[in-house]
Amino acid sequence: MLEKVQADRKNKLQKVRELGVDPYGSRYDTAEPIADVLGRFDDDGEGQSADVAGRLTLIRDMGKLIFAHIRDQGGQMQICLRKNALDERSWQLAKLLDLGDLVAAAGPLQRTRTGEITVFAERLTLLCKSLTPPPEKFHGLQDVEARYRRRYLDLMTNPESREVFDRRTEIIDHIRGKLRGRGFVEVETPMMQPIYGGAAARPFVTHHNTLDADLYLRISPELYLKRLLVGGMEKVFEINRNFRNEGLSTQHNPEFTMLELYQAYADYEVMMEITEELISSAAAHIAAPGLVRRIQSWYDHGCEPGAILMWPGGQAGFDADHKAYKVIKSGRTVLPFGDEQVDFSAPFARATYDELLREHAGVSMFDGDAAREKARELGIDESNKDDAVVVNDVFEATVEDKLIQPTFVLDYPADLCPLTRRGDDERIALRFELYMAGMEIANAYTELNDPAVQEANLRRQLRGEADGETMRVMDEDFLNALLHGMPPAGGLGIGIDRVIMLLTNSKSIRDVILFPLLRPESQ
RNA sequence: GGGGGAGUAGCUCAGUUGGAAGAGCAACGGCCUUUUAAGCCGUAGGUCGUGGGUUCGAGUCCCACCUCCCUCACCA
Repeated sequence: MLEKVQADRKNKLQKVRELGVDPYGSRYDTAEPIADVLGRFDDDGEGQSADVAGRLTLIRDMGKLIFAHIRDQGGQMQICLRKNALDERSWQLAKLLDLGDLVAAAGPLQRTRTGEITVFAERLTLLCKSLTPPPEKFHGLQDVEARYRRRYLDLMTNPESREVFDRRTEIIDHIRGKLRGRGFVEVETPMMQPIYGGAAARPFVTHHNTLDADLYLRISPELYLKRLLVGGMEKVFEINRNFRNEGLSTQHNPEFTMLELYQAYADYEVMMEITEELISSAAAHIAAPGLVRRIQSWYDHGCEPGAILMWPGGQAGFDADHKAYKVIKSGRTVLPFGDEQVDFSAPFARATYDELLREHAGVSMFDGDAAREKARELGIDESNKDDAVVVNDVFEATVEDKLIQPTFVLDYPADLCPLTRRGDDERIALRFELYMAGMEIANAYTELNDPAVQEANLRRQLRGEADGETMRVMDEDFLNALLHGMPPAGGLGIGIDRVIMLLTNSKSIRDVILFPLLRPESQ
C-alpha cells in the first residue's frame, strides 16, 4: 500500500516537472512567520497581504477552490487556492499538491465567511514535493516507539513534542545566561579520556587506532574541571554529555547532559544558592505568560492568538491534555509534574541526610548495625557491604521517593564521597544532593583539595560496590595537579535532562532527548 | 535479568465462544468556488510482530523468540 502511494506521488512529481516546475524548490526568503501574520492581522484594515511558507497539514479540495492548512515552526494558518486567482500553471500545480508537501503562498489576507484568517493565494510556490504521506492528520503519530525512532515524524505532527524541545533550548539558554552573569566561563574538556573518573559508573570503552590506546567516554568531567581550578580559572562550567554504560529507564539514558561548575574560594553553601537560583528562575522563566502565548498559536489552528490566550487574574496557564503548565499562586512558581504539584520557588527545603534517615527509616547514619537490621527488614542484601553502602541503600529505599518538593539533602556519609572535603565531624562529607519529584537532580560538594587525603580516598575500595563501578581508578596526573595546590572550591553538577523533565511535565527522559537510545532495529 | 502490558492496512483503532479480516483518516477515479478532521458516489489497499504447535478450521488457544512501554532490580 505504501509503495502504491509513493508511486502515485512519484507520478505527480513527474507531472510537476512537466509543468516546468522544480519539485524540490530553491531559496525562498520572503515568507513571514505565520504567528506574526496572525498577530498583525487587523479586522478593520484594508489591503492586507501575506506571504507564508510551510508544510501542508490539511487539504480540502472543492474542485475549483482548495482550502489548505499550512504550518511553519511557530504556527499554522489557512490558505485558499482559487482557479481564477492563480495563473494556469499554478492552478495545475495546486491540483497536484499532497499532504506533507512544502509550499509557499502569497496574496491578500482576509477572513473567510466563517471567520478564519486566510491567505488568498495569487502566487503558489512548490518548495518540496513529499513522496511519503505523513501520519494521520487528526491523531498524529501516537505509537511511542515510532515517535522515538522517527523523531522527525513526531516533530512534524505533534506540536506538543516540538514544544518540549523548544523549552529545552530555552531552559539551557537561560542557565547559560545566569552563569555568565555570575562571571563563569564555559569550557570544553575531553569526552574521550585515557583514565575515567569523577563518578562511580561503568564506562564505554573505545579505541584510538594510531595511538593504539583504549579510551573511555567520560562518565564525568570533574577531574578535568578541577585541573582548571589549579590552573587559575576561578569560575568554570561545562554543559555537555556524559556517558554511562548502565541500564536504561525513564530516568536514565546512557548519554545524558550534565551541567558541572566549579567556583574557587566557595563552598557547598554557595553551590546551594546557585542551584536555587538556576532552577527556580528557569521555572519562573518557562512559566512566563509571554512564552505561553507563543506556544498557544500551535494549538490554535488558525484562530488568532489572543482568543485563548488571556488567562484570568493575570495567571499564565496552558493545558493540552498531558502537557500542562500553570502558575497557580501569585508570587510562587508551581508547576504540575504528573499527579504532583511542585513548588519551584526559592528557598528550597534543607535537611540533613541523618535527619531524613531517622525520620523515614528510623535509624541513624552513624549506626551501622541498626542500618543492617533495617536493610534486612527491607529485603536488601547487606552481606559483604561496608556500613556506608548499607546506609545508603536504606536511604535510597526509604527516603528518596518521599522528596517531592525541592529538598537539599546535606552532609553525606564521608565514606561515600571520596572527592569531598570532610566536615568538623570526620564521618560526614560537606556534600548535598537536591531531590525533586523523587528524582536526584543535583549533587554538589565543598571540594577536597588535600592531596594526601585525596590519594588515600582513591586507594581505598569500598566493599559492596560492583566491579568496574568504582571511581577508584588512580589518576596520577590529577593528584599531581593537587600537589601544586587547588584553591578551596565549591563544585556542582545538575542533571539537565531531569530538570527539563520537571519543567515540561515529562515522565520519561526519552521525551526530552531528541534521539534517545533504543535497541537498534534488526536487519 | 524478574513481573505486567502492547504489536491487526501508510496512520488511528475495532475484531464476541475458535467459524469468510473490518472502520475512520490517508490513497486512486468522479462531482463540487467559502471549507474547518469538508461532503457525496465509486475503487483499491493485509506475511494479523516472527517461527512452531493444537484443531476440520487460529487474528483469537498453547510454546518459543523479536521489539516497544510500564515496573522492579541495576544505577551518585
